[in-house]
Amino acid sequence: MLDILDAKQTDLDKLSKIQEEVAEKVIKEDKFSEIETIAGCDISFSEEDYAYAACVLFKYPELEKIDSNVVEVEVDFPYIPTFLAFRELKPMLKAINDIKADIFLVDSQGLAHPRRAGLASHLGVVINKPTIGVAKSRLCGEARGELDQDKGSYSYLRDDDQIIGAMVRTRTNVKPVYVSIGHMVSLEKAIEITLQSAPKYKIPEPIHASHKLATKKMKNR
DNA sequence: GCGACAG
DNA sequence: ATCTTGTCGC
Repeated sequence: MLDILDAKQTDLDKLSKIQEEVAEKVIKEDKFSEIETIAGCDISFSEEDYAYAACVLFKYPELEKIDSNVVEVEVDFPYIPTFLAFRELKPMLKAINDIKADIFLVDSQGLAHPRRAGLASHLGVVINKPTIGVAKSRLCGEARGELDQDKGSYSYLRDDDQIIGAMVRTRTNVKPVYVSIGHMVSLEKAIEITLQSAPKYKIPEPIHASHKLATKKMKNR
C-alpha cells in the first residue's frame, strides 16, 4: 500500500517520489456523467499552527448551499513550496468527512505542479473523486499567449512541452485564477465548471464559502 | 550561483 | 497563510 498519507517524513526526496506515484494515478478525462453537487475546500491557519479546514457543498449549477463541515486540526508539517499537500491534505480529508459531492474544487494547483501532483490532484487520487485545482497565483508554467480582460477568457499554461493548466478570467478586469486538472476531469471541463461556479466573485463560490467558514471558525476560538 | 516558489 | 484601513473603480 502506498503511504500517500504518511506525511510525517522529513526527506523531501521520498515525498517527491510519493508525488510521482500520485501523478501516475491522475486521470485526465471526465469520469462523471452529470454534475448535481459541487464542493469547495479551503484551510485557514492560526499563528499557533492550527489548521481550520472547511468543506462546503453546493447544488450545481444553481449554487445553493446544501451542507458544510469545518474542523480544527493541529498541523504537523511546515509550508514548503511544492509540498503543500503534506501540510493540508489531512485537515482537508477531515473536513470533507462524509460530504458527498460529484466534484471538488480545491484552493491549490492540480497538475500545474513541478511533479504534476499538486494538492488538488493528491486529494483526488486519495478520495478517488473528481477534483479541480483553482489557485490564486502561479506555481509553475508560463502563459501561452495573451488573455483578454473579459470574464470567460483564458490562456493555457505551458511547462516544457505540456499544457498543464490555464489562467482563467472569472471577473472582468480582475487578475485571473489558475485552473488545472485535479483528477478525473478534463482541462476544458475544469475551466467550464470553474467559470460556472464563479458568478459574482473572482473565487468560485464553493471555495469562497469555505474560506469564510474556515476563517470564522479560527477567529471564534 | 541566483531567482522563483500553491497556501 | 496571517498581520491590517481606507480607498479607487466598475
